[in-house]
Amino acid sequence: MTFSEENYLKTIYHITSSSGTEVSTNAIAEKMETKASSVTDMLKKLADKELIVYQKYKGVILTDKGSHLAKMIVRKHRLWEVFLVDKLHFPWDEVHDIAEQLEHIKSEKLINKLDDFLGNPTEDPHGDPIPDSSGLIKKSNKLLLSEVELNKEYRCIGVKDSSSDFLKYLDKQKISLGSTFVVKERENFDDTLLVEVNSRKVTISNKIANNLFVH
Amino acid sequence: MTFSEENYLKTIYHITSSSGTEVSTNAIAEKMETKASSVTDMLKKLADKELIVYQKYKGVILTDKGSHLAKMIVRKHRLWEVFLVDKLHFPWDEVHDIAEQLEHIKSEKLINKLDDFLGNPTEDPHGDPIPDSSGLIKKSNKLLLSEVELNKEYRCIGVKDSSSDFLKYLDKQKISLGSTFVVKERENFDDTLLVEVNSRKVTISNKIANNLFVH
DNA sequence: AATTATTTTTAGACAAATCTAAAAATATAT
DNA sequence: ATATATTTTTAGATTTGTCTAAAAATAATT
Repeated sequence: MTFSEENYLKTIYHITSSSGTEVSTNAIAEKMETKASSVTDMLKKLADKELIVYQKYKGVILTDKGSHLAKMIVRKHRLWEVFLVDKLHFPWDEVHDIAEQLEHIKSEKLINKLDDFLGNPTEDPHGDPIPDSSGLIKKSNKLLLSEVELNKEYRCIGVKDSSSDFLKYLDKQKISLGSTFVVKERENFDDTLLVEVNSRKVTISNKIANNLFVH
Repeated sequence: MTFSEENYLKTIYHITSSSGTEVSTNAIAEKMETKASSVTDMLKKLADKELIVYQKYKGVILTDKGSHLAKMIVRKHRLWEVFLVDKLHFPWDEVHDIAEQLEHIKSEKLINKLDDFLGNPTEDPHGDPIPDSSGLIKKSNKLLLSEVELNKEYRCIGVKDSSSDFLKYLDKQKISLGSTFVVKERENFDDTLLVEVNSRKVTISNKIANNLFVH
Protein backbone atom coordinates (compact mmCIF):
# COMPACT_ATOMS: atom_id res chain seq x y z
CA MET A 1 0.00 0.00 0.00
CA THR A 2 1.17 3.50 -0.85
CA PHE A 3 1.05 6.42 1.57
CA SER A 4 -1.76 7.92 -0.45
CA GLU A 5 -3.87 4.77 -0.33
CA GLU A 6 -3.32 4.57 3.42
CA ASN A 7 -4.41 8.17 3.87
CA TYR A 8 -7.62 7.62 1.93
CA LEU A 9 -8.39 4.48 3.90
CA LYS A 10 -7.83 6.26 7.18
CA THR A 11 -10.00 9.19 6.16
CA ILE A 12 -12.85 6.92 5.09
CA TYR A 13 -12.53 5.08 8.39
CA HIS A 14 -12.72 8.28 10.42
CA ILE A 15 -15.72 9.66 8.54
CA THR A 16 -17.52 6.31 8.86
CA SER A 17 -16.86 6.25 12.62
CA SER A 18 -18.72 9.49 13.15
CA SER A 19 -21.41 9.20 10.48
CA GLY A 20 -22.11 5.45 10.45
CA THR A 21 -23.28 5.44 6.83
CA GLU A 22 -21.70 5.42 3.35
CA VAL A 23 -19.06 8.07 2.81
CA SER A 24 -19.50 10.49 -0.10
CA THR A 25 -16.81 11.49 -2.55
CA ASN A 26 -17.11 15.11 -1.54
CA ALA A 27 -16.80 14.37 2.16
CA ILE A 28 -13.49 12.63 1.49
CA ALA A 29 -12.30 15.40 -0.82
CA GLU A 30 -13.08 18.05 1.78
CA LYS A 31 -11.34 16.26 4.65
CA MET A 32 -8.26 15.53 2.54
CA GLU A 33 -8.18 18.97 0.95
CA THR A 34 -8.15 17.54 -2.55
CA LYS A 35 -10.45 17.48 -5.56
CA ALA A 36 -13.46 15.20 -5.97
CA SER A 37 -12.06 13.90 -9.27
CA SER A 38 -8.89 12.75 -7.53
CA VAL A 39 -11.00 10.98 -4.95
CA THR A 40 -13.01 9.16 -7.62
CA ASP A 41 -9.77 7.91 -9.18
CA MET A 42 -8.52 6.58 -5.88
CA LEU A 43 -11.85 4.99 -4.96
CA LYS A 44 -11.64 2.88 -8.10
CA LYS A 45 -8.18 1.74 -7.11
CA LEU A 46 -9.22 0.86 -3.56
CA ALA A 47 -12.29 -0.98 -4.87
CA ASP A 48 -10.07 -3.02 -7.22
CA LYS A 49 -8.03 -4.04 -4.19
CA GLU A 50 -11.25 -4.97 -2.35
CA LEU A 51 -10.59 -2.53 0.47
CA ILE A 52 -13.85 -0.67 -0.10
CA VAL A 53 -17.24 -1.34 -1.68
CA TYR A 54 -17.80 1.34 -4.26
CA GLN A 55 -20.83 2.00 -6.42
CA LYS A 56 -20.82 5.02 -8.68
CA TYR A 57 -22.68 7.99 -7.19
CA LYS A 58 -23.57 5.93 -4.08
CA GLY A 59 -20.61 6.55 -1.81
CA VAL A 60 -18.33 3.93 -0.25
CA ILE A 61 -18.02 1.69 2.79
CA LEU A 62 -14.95 -0.22 3.96
CA THR A 63 -14.74 -3.97 3.52
CA ASP A 64 -13.56 -6.03 6.52
CA LYS A 65 -10.11 -6.08 4.98
CA GLY A 66 -10.14 -2.30 4.45
CA SER A 67 -11.49 -1.64 7.91
CA HIS A 68 -8.79 -3.77 9.50
CA LEU A 69 -6.04 -2.02 7.56
CA ALA A 70 -7.47 1.36 8.51
CA LYS A 71 -7.47 0.37 12.17
CA MET A 72 -3.84 -0.69 11.91
CA ILE A 73 -2.96 2.75 10.59
CA VAL A 74 -4.89 4.43 13.39
CA ARG A 75 -3.15 2.09 15.83
CA LYS A 76 0.24 3.16 14.57
CA HIS A 77 -0.68 6.84 14.58
CA ARG A 78 -1.88 6.77 18.18
CA LEU A 79 0.97 4.62 19.51
CA TRP A 80 3.49 7.01 18.00
CA GLU A 81 1.64 9.91 19.61
CA VAL A 82 2.01 8.21 22.98
CA PHE A 83 5.71 7.73 22.29
CA LEU A 84 6.17 11.38 21.37
CA VAL A 85 4.37 12.68 24.46
CA ASP A 86 5.39 10.12 27.10
CA LYS A 87 8.95 9.40 26.04
CA LEU A 88 10.12 12.44 24.09
CA HIS A 89 8.06 14.94 26.12
CA PHE A 90 6.45 16.68 23.18
CA PRO A 91 3.55 19.02 24.01
CA TRP A 92 0.31 17.16 23.21
CA ASP A 93 -0.68 19.62 20.47
CA GLU A 94 2.52 19.17 18.44
CA VAL A 95 2.43 15.45 17.90
CA HIS A 96 -0.24 15.06 15.23
CA ASP A 97 1.80 16.13 12.21
CA ILE A 98 4.75 13.94 13.13
CA ALA A 99 2.48 10.96 13.81
CA GLU A 100 0.95 11.51 10.35
CA GLN A 101 4.36 10.63 8.96
CA LEU A 102 5.22 7.84 11.40
CA GLU A 103 1.92 6.04 10.84
CA HIS A 104 3.16 4.97 7.39
CA ILE A 105 6.26 3.09 8.61
CA LYS A 106 5.82 -0.52 7.60
CA SER A 107 6.84 -3.18 10.14
CA GLU A 108 4.43 -5.17 12.24
CA LYS A 109 7.23 -6.21 14.53
CA LEU A 110 8.16 -2.59 15.11
CA ILE A 111 4.70 -1.52 16.09
CA ASN A 112 4.17 -4.45 18.44
CA LYS A 113 7.51 -3.84 20.13
CA LEU A 114 6.66 -0.15 20.41
CA ASP A 115 3.33 -1.10 21.96
CA ASP A 116 5.11 -3.19 24.63
CA PHE A 117 7.74 -0.50 25.19
CA LEU A 118 4.96 2.01 25.94
CA GLY A 119 3.22 -0.41 28.31
CA ASN A 120 0.35 -1.33 25.96
CA PRO A 121 -1.57 1.92 26.34
CA THR A 122 -5.29 1.87 25.46
CA GLU A 123 -5.61 5.60 24.79
CA ASP A 124 -3.53 8.22 23.05
CA PRO A 125 -2.69 11.62 24.58
CA HIS A 126 -5.98 13.06 23.25
CA GLY A 127 -8.02 10.35 24.97
CA ASP A 128 -8.76 8.46 21.75
CA PRO A 129 -8.69 4.66 21.94
CA ILE A 130 -5.78 2.65 20.48
CA PRO A 131 -6.81 -0.50 18.56
CA ASP A 132 -4.88 -3.59 19.67
CA SER A 133 -2.90 -5.79 17.27
CA SER A 134 -6.02 -7.65 16.21
CA GLY A 135 -8.00 -4.44 15.65
CA LEU A 136 -10.01 -4.56 18.86
CA ILE A 137 -10.94 -1.16 20.27
CA LYS A 138 -11.76 -0.57 23.92
CA LYS A 139 -14.43 2.09 23.74
CA SER A 140 -13.26 5.45 24.92
CA ASN A 141 -14.47 6.96 28.20
CA LYS A 142 -13.71 10.42 26.92
CA LEU A 143 -16.46 12.98 27.66
CA LEU A 144 -17.17 16.61 26.88
CA LEU A 145 -17.06 18.91 29.90
CA SER A 146 -20.67 19.77 29.06
CA GLU A 147 -21.71 16.14 29.64
CA VAL A 148 -20.12 15.36 33.01
CA GLU A 149 -21.78 14.72 36.36
CA LEU A 150 -21.76 17.39 39.10
CA ASN A 151 -19.22 17.23 41.91
CA LYS A 152 -17.09 14.55 40.32
CA GLU A 153 -13.43 15.10 39.45
CA TYR A 154 -12.33 15.00 35.79
CA ARG A 155 -9.04 15.62 34.06
CA CYS A 156 -8.64 17.62 30.85
CA ILE A 157 -7.36 15.37 28.07
CA GLY A 158 -7.85 17.48 25.00
CA VAL A 159 -9.83 19.92 22.91
CA LYS A 160 -12.26 19.37 20.08
CA ASP A 161 -11.74 22.67 18.28
CA SER A 162 -8.11 23.76 18.28
CA SER A 163 -8.50 27.22 16.75
CA SER A 164 -6.01 29.74 18.04
CA ASP A 165 -8.78 31.91 19.57
CA PHE A 166 -9.91 28.99 21.68
CA LEU A 167 -6.38 28.03 22.72
CA LYS A 168 -5.71 31.66 23.72
CA TYR A 169 -8.83 31.62 25.87
CA LEU A 170 -7.64 28.46 27.62
CA ASP A 171 -4.26 30.03 28.21
CA LYS A 172 -5.88 33.12 29.77
CA GLN A 173 -7.99 30.92 32.05
CA LYS A 174 -4.91 28.84 32.92
CA ILE A 175 -6.56 25.69 31.61
CA SER A 176 -4.21 23.15 30.09
CA LEU A 177 -3.85 19.45 29.43
CA GLY A 178 -4.09 17.69 32.79
CA SER A 179 -6.05 20.43 34.59
CA THR A 180 -8.63 19.01 37.00
CA PHE A 181 -12.28 20.03 36.72
CA VAL A 182 -15.10 19.72 39.22
CA VAL A 183 -18.44 21.07 38.00
CA LYS A 184 -20.19 22.61 41.02
CA GLU A 185 -23.28 24.10 39.37
CA ARG A 186 -25.08 24.03 36.01
CA GLU A 187 -27.28 27.00 35.03
CA ASN A 188 -30.41 25.53 33.47
CA PHE A 189 -31.18 28.53 31.29
CA ASP A 190 -28.03 28.58 29.14
CA ASP A 191 -26.07 25.60 30.49
CA THR A 192 -23.29 27.82 31.78
CA LEU A 193 -21.13 25.90 34.26
CA LEU A 194 -19.50 26.94 37.51
CA VAL A 195 -16.33 24.87 37.53
CA GLU A 196 -13.42 24.46 39.92
CA VAL A 197 -10.32 24.40 37.75
CA ASN A 198 -7.39 23.21 39.86
CA SER A 199 -9.42 24.40 42.93
CA ARG A 200 -10.00 27.85 41.35
CA LYS A 201 -13.63 28.84 40.60
CA VAL A 202 -14.26 29.66 36.91
CA THR A 203 -17.46 30.30 34.94
CA ILE A 204 -17.50 28.39 31.66
CA SER A 205 -20.00 28.87 28.83
CA ASN A 206 -21.72 25.95 27.15
CA LYS A 207 -19.80 26.62 23.95
CA ILE A 208 -16.49 26.30 25.78
CA ALA A 209 -17.64 23.20 27.68
CA ASN A 210 -18.58 21.59 24.38
CA ASN A 211 -14.98 21.88 23.21
CA LEU A 212 -13.17 20.42 26.20
CA PHE A 213 -12.61 16.69 26.47
CA VAL A 214 -12.27 15.20 29.96
CA HIS A 215 -11.82 11.86 31.57
CA MET B 1 12.95 16.94 -0.59
CA THR B 2 11.34 13.71 -1.75
CA PHE B 3 12.28 10.28 -0.37
CA SER B 4 13.94 9.51 -3.67
CA GLU B 5 16.09 12.63 -3.65
CA GLU B 6 17.13 11.84 -0.08
CA ASN B 7 18.09 8.30 -1.04
CA TYR B 8 20.24 9.48 -3.91
CA LEU B 9 21.94 12.07 -1.72
CA LYS B 10 22.66 9.49 0.95
CA THR B 11 24.06 7.02 -1.58
CA ILE B 12 26.34 9.63 -3.12
CA TYR B 13 27.52 10.56 0.37
CA HIS B 14 28.33 6.95 1.26
CA ILE B 15 30.20 6.27 -1.97
CA THR B 16 32.17 9.52 -1.58
CA SER B 17 33.10 8.58 2.00
CA SER B 18 34.83 5.41 0.90
CA SER B 19 36.23 6.51 -2.48
CA GLY B 20 37.06 10.16 -1.83
CA THR B 21 36.64 11.14 -5.49
CA GLU B 22 33.79 11.96 -7.90
CA VAL B 23 31.00 9.40 -7.96
CA SER B 24 30.08 7.80 -11.29
CA THR B 25 26.56 7.34 -12.60
CA ASN B 26 27.01 3.57 -12.71
CA ALA B 27 28.31 3.35 -9.16
CA ILE B 28 25.13 5.04 -7.96
CA ALA B 29 22.93 2.87 -10.17
CA GLU B 30 24.54 -0.28 -8.87
CA LYS B 31 24.23 0.64 -5.20
CA MET B 32 20.61 1.71 -5.60
CA GLU B 33 19.69 -1.23 -7.83
CA THR B 34 18.33 1.04 -10.51
CA LYS B 35 19.20 1.95 -14.11
CA ALA B 36 21.89 4.42 -15.14
CA SER B 37 19.34 6.42 -17.13
CA SER B 38 17.23 6.94 -14.01
CA VAL B 39 20.32 8.13 -12.19
CA THR B 40 21.15 10.66 -14.90
CA ASP B 41 17.65 12.11 -14.62
CA MET B 42 17.94 12.51 -10.88
CA LEU B 43 21.44 13.97 -11.04
CA LYS B 44 20.08 16.79 -13.18
CA LYS B 45 17.41 17.47 -10.61
CA LEU B 46 19.86 17.48 -7.71
CA ALA B 47 22.23 19.73 -9.65
CA ASP B 48 19.37 22.20 -10.30
CA LYS B 49 18.81 22.32 -6.54
CA GLU B 50 22.54 22.91 -6.01
CA LEU B 51 22.96 19.81 -3.88
CA ILE B 52 25.59 18.32 -6.18
CA VAL B 53 28.05 19.54 -8.81
CA TYR B 54 27.33 17.62 -11.97
CA GLN B 55 29.19 17.65 -15.26
CA LYS B 56 28.07 15.30 -18.00
CA TYR B 57 30.20 12.16 -18.19
CA LYS B 58 32.40 13.40 -15.32
CA GLY B 59 30.58 12.10 -12.25
CA VAL B 60 29.32 14.13 -9.31
CA ILE B 61 30.40 15.54 -5.96
CA LEU B 62 28.20 16.92 -3.19
CA THR B 63 28.05 20.65 -2.54
CA ASP B 64 28.33 21.82 1.09
CA LYS B 65 24.57 22.07 1.18
CA GLY B 66 24.15 18.56 -0.25
CA SER B 67 26.76 17.12 2.06
CA HIS B 68 25.08 18.64 5.10
CA LEU B 69 21.68 17.30 4.10
CA ALA B 70 23.17 13.85 3.50
CA LYS B 71 24.73 13.89 6.96
CA MET B 72 21.38 14.79 8.49
CA ILE B 73 19.84 11.74 6.81
CA VAL B 74 22.65 9.50 8.05
CA ARG B 75 22.20 11.04 11.51
CA LYS B 76 18.52 10.15 11.50
CA HIS B 77 19.16 6.64 10.21
CA ARG B 78 21.73 5.86 12.89
CA LEU B 79 19.81 7.43 15.76
CA TRP B 80 16.74 5.39 14.87
CA GLU B 81 18.93 2.27 14.77
CA VAL B 82 20.08 3.01 18.32
CA PHE B 83 16.45 3.46 19.35
CA LEU B 84 15.44 0.13 17.81
CA VAL B 85 18.27 -1.81 19.44
CA ASP B 86 18.58 -0.06 22.81
CA LYS B 87 14.94 0.70 23.54
CA LEU B 88 12.89 -1.81 21.54
CA HIS B 89 15.49 -4.62 21.83
CA PHE B 90 15.63 -5.46 18.14
CA PRO B 91 18.48 -7.76 17.08
CA TRP B 92 21.19 -5.59 15.52
CA ASP B 93 20.82 -7.22 12.10
CA GLU B 94 17.11 -6.42 11.74
CA VAL B 95 17.20 -2.68 12.20
CA HIS B 96 18.54 -1.48 8.87
CA ASP B 97 15.39 -1.85 6.79
CA ILE B 98 13.21 -0.13 9.36
CA ALA B 99 15.74 2.70 9.78
CA GLU B 100 15.67 3.13 5.99
CA GLN B 101 12.05 4.16 6.39
CA LEU B 102 12.42 6.17 9.59
CA GLU B 103 15.31 8.24 8.20
CA HIS B 104 12.82 10.10 5.98
CA ILE B 105 10.61 11.41 8.78
CA LYS B 106 10.79 15.19 8.65
CA SER B 107 11.05 17.03 11.96
CA GLU B 108 14.21 18.56 13.32
CA LYS B 109 12.67 18.82 16.75
CA LEU B 110 11.85 15.12 16.71
CA ILE B 111 15.35 14.03 15.88
CA ASN B 112 16.95 16.29 18.47
CA LYS B 113 14.57 15.08 21.16
CA LEU B 114 15.25 11.49 20.12
CA ASP B 115 18.98 12.20 20.35
CA ASP B 116 18.56 13.42 23.93
CA PHE B 117 16.26 10.54 24.83
CA LEU B 118 18.95 8.08 23.70
CA GLY B 119 21.66 9.90 25.67
CA ASN B 120 23.35 11.56 22.68
CA PRO B 121 25.08 8.44 21.39
CA THR B 122 28.11 8.90 19.12
CA GLU B 123 27.90 5.49 17.45
CA ASP B 124 25.14 3.29 16.10
CA PRO B 125 24.80 -0.44 16.90
CA HIS B 126 27.17 -1.30 14.03
CA GLY B 127 29.88 0.98 15.38
CA ASP B 128 29.34 3.67 12.77
CA PRO B 129 29.59 7.29 13.92
CA ILE B 130 26.46 9.43 14.35
CA PRO B 131 26.80 13.03 13.04
CA ASP B 132 25.67 15.63 15.61
CA SER B 133 23.00 18.25 14.87
CA SER B 134 25.54 20.50 13.14
CA GLY B 135 26.93 17.66 11.03
CA LEU B 136 30.09 17.04 13.05
CA ILE B 137 31.31 13.44 13.04
CA LYS B 138 33.52 11.97 15.75
CA LYS B 139 35.76 9.60 13.86
CA SER B 140 34.97 5.98 14.51
CA ASN B 141 37.27 3.77 16.52
CA LYS B 142 35.87 0.70 14.84
CA LEU B 143 38.54 -1.87 13.83
CA LEU B 144 38.67 -5.15 11.95
CA LEU B 145 39.60 -8.15 14.10
CA SER B 146 42.56 -8.63 11.74
CA GLU B 147 43.97 -5.22 12.78
CA VAL B 148 43.85 -5.39 16.58
CA GLU B 149 46.69 -5.59 19.08
CA LEU B 150 47.56 -8.86 20.85
CA ASN B 151 46.26 -9.55 24.38
CA LYS B 152 43.86 -6.62 24.45
CA GLU B 153 40.15 -7.09 24.93
CA TYR B 154 37.74 -6.08 22.15
CA ARG B 155 34.02 -6.39 21.72
CA CYS B 156 32.29 -7.53 18.51
CA ILE B 157 30.18 -4.67 17.11
CA GLY B 158 29.30 -5.90 13.65
CA VAL B 159 30.19 -7.63 10.42
CA LYS B 160 31.40 -6.27 7.10
CA ASP B 161 30.01 -9.03 4.87
CA SER B 162 26.61 -10.22 5.98
CA SER B 163 26.17 -13.17 3.60
CA SER B 164 24.21 -16.04 5.07
CA ASP B 165 27.23 -18.41 4.82
CA PHE B 166 29.25 -16.09 6.99
CA LEU B 167 26.46 -15.58 9.51
CA LYS B 168 25.99 -19.36 9.75
CA TYR B 169 29.69 -19.78 10.44
CA LEU B 170 29.45 -17.22 13.26
CA ASP B 171 26.47 -19.00 14.68
CA LYS B 172 28.33 -22.31 14.67
CA GLN B 173 31.30 -20.71 16.44
CA LYS B 174 28.93 -19.04 18.94
CA ILE B 175 30.16 -15.61 17.93
CA SER B 176 27.57 -12.85 18.14
CA LEU B 177 27.23 -9.12 18.63
CA GLY B 178 28.83 -8.27 21.97
CA SER B 179 31.16 -11.30 22.09
CA THR B 180 34.53 -10.42 23.62
CA PHE B 181 37.72 -11.20 21.71
CA VAL B 182 41.31 -11.42 22.94
CA VAL B 183 43.82 -12.28 20.22
CA LYS B 184 46.48 -14.49 21.87
CA GLU B 185 48.62 -15.40 18.84
CA ARG B 186 49.02 -14.38 15.20
CA GLU B 187 50.47 -16.93 12.73
CA ASN B 188 52.89 -14.98 10.51
CA PHE B 189 52.60 -17.31 7.53
CA ASP B 190 48.85 -16.92 6.81
CA ASP B 191 47.74 -14.44 9.51
CA THR B 192 45.52 -17.04 11.16
CA LEU B 193 44.58 -15.88 14.67
CA LEU B 194 44.26 -17.78 17.91
CA VAL B 195 41.46 -15.93 19.68
CA GLU B 196 39.74 -16.24 23.02
CA VAL B 197 36.04 -15.76 22.28
CA ASN B 198 34.22 -15.29 25.58
CA SER B 199 37.15 -17.15 27.22
CA ARG B 200 36.90 -20.04 24.72
CA LYS B 201 39.89 -20.67 22.43
CA VAL B 202 39.01 -20.50 18.72
CA THR B 203 41.18 -20.46 15.57
CA ILE B 204 40.10 -17.77 13.12
CA SER B 205 41.30 -17.41 9.52
CA ASN B 206 42.43 -14.08 8.10
CA LYS B 207 39.40 -13.98 5.82
CA ILE B 208 37.06 -14.27 8.79
CA ALA B 209 39.04 -11.73 10.83
CA ASN B 210 38.73 -9.29 7.93
CA ASN B 211 34.96 -9.41 8.20
CA LEU B 212 34.52 -8.83 11.92
CA PHE B 213 34.33 -5.31 13.31
CA VAL B 214 35.44 -4.77 16.91
CA HIS B 215 35.83 -2.00 19.40
C1' DA C 1 -43.08 17.65 -13.23
C1' DA C 2 -39.92 20.66 -14.96
C1' DT C 3 -36.14 23.46 -13.96
C1' DT C 4 -32.17 24.59 -11.36
C1' DA C 5 -28.45 23.39 -8.38
C1' DT C 6 -25.26 20.18 -6.58
C1' DT C 7 -22.55 16.17 -6.66
C1' DT C 8 -19.98 12.86 -9.01
C1' DT C 9 -17.72 10.98 -12.84
C1' DT C 10 -15.18 11.10 -17.20
C1' DA C 11 -11.74 12.76 -20.40
C1' DG C 12 -7.55 14.58 -21.09
C1' DA C 13 -3.29 16.88 -19.24
C1' DC C 14 0.73 17.18 -16.14
C1' DA C 15 4.74 16.26 -12.91
C1' DA C 16 7.65 12.78 -10.63
C1' DA C 17 10.22 8.78 -10.95
C1' DT C 18 11.08 5.09 -13.34
C1' DC C 19 12.10 2.08 -17.56
C1' DT C 20 13.86 0.42 -22.53
C1' DA C 21 16.31 1.17 -26.56
C1' DA C 22 19.26 3.88 -29.22
C1' DA C 23 22.81 7.40 -29.64
C1' DA C 24 26.87 9.78 -28.00
C1' DA C 25 30.95 10.14 -25.28
C1' DT C 26 34.73 8.05 -23.05
C1' DA C 27 37.90 4.24 -22.01
C1' DT C 28 40.38 0.05 -23.37
C1' DA C 29 42.83 -3.03 -26.32
C1' DT C 30 44.86 -4.64 -30.24
C1' DA D 1 45.64 5.15 -33.90
C1' DT D 2 41.98 2.51 -35.00
C1' DA D 3 38.63 -0.68 -33.55
C1' DT D 4 36.10 -2.46 -29.75
C1' DA D 5 33.99 -2.20 -25.35
C1' DT D 6 32.05 0.32 -21.69
C1' DT D 7 29.78 4.11 -19.69
C1' DT D 8 26.67 7.74 -19.89
C1' DT D 9 23.13 10.39 -21.87
C1' DT D 10 19.01 11.18 -24.65
C1' DA D 11 14.47 10.20 -26.45
C1' DG D 12 10.30 8.37 -25.79
C1' DA D 13 7.07 5.39 -22.99
C1' DT D 14 4.84 4.01 -18.48
C1' DT D 15 2.85 4.39 -13.79
C1' DT D 16 1.03 6.96 -9.86
C1' DG D 17 -1.37 10.56 -8.13
C1' DT D 18 -2.93 14.74 -9.04
C1' DC D 19 -5.43 18.55 -11.62
C1' DT D 20 -9.07 21.29 -14.80
C1' DA D 21 -12.99 21.43 -17.49
C1' DA D 22 -16.88 19.30 -19.30
C1' DA D 23 -20.49 15.79 -19.09
C1' DA D 24 -23.59 12.88 -16.57
C1' DA D 25 -26.23 11.61 -12.59
C1' DT D 26 -28.64 12.83 -8.54
C1' DA D 27 -30.93 16.12 -5.40
C1' DA D 28 -33.51 20.28 -4.43
C1' DT D 29 -36.83 23.88 -5.63
C1' DT D 30 -40.37 26.16 -7.54
